[in-house]
Amino acid sequence: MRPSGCVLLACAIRASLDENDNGPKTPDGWRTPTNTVRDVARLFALPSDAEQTGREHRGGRVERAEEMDFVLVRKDGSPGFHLVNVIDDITMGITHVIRGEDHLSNASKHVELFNAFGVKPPKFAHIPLILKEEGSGKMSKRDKGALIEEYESRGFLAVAVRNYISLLGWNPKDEREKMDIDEIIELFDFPGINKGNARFDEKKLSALNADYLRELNIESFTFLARPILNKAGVVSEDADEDYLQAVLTLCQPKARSLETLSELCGYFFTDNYAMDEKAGSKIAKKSDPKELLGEVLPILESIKSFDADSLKSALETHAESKDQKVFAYFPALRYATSGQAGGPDLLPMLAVMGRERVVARIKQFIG
RNA sequence: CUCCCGUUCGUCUAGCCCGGUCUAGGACACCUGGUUUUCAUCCAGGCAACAGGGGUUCGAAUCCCCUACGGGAGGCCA
Repeated sequence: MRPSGCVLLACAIRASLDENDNGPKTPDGWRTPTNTVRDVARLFALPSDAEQTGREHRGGRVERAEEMDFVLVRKDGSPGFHLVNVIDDITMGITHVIRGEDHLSNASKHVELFNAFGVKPPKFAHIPLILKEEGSGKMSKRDKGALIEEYESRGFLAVAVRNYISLLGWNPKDEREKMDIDEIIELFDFPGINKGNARFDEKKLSALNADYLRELNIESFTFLARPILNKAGVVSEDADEDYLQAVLTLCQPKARSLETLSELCGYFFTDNYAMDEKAGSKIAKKSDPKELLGEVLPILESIKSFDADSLKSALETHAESKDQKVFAYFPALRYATSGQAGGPDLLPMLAVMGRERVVARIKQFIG
């Protein structure tokens, strides 16, 4: 039996938690022993025992006895982290503590406290930390990637974020990477936890996110994309659902993120789209786009049904008559109507835009 | 300053506990080629790592030691 300040303090705190206790208390409600805080805070060092384990990992345990006294209650009477933490755990009946490796060397302190309170310490396990993407040190609140709100506002999918984060410091030991939360929960185990810290990498997160994004059914995709396009000023609040969905059906397979979606498909919604100069000059090198467009404009204006198949056969017929391949007209058509060199399949794209828009844009382009 | 933990491609990692099957595997990124009207899709290929040194051993990424580097905790933050 080794009397200690910790035990004394534990009694004092217990008393202070008891409403019927009328003993002397500090102004802020703490009952204090007559010793100075410093004396009370003194702790004894116990030899380590099995409970002082650091991590349940490959049978490796960290056994470490606390050797230095540490502060329980500050000079101003407020309780320190270690004390608060342990009391909280005891109050909530915590049995297992899984937390970051930054607490590895705190664990022995906490074990001592549990012992002092006469409570069986919980099992401790520690997981590696996530390091900042750039620079040194662990990731903390202010660092890039640390805020869930940031993922939300940038349109990252929750499944992707969860999936990515779960892979930092743990993996299922097979080649599997893409896992939903149920699969992760099923597969998670302590031996799968890595020893070393992991560095956050947004590129990998983005890749996962893009994967999930393309898997979404069009209704979900539209539901998620709408507010983002709204916010970007690309689409108005009352935008037509059918048109929006038709556009997104074409753009989803090309989408890399919701964040960049407005750049990808903005021209579907505004006539004020930017012209990619580089793409323009590249196209102009081969042939005169205005001339080509002049040829097909009447066809587009007069074609009976403005759908992809009809457009295809009409344009093909025309191309043959000019002894050209139909594809010769594609780059100019795309550039005039979207300002870009790439995008969804051209014909379906024109069909979705509709005759009015397409014809107007080509006229505008020809000047 | 003290104590603790870690170190495999640029990054996340498999392999390490139970040495040989590792000319070290996968993924992201990057590069090349193919497909495609285009493209941020898709397919194929490529680049690229066992921190350094010693030891044990027939044999070490794998076991032991040292060094270096990284990370964490403690000196009344949580």
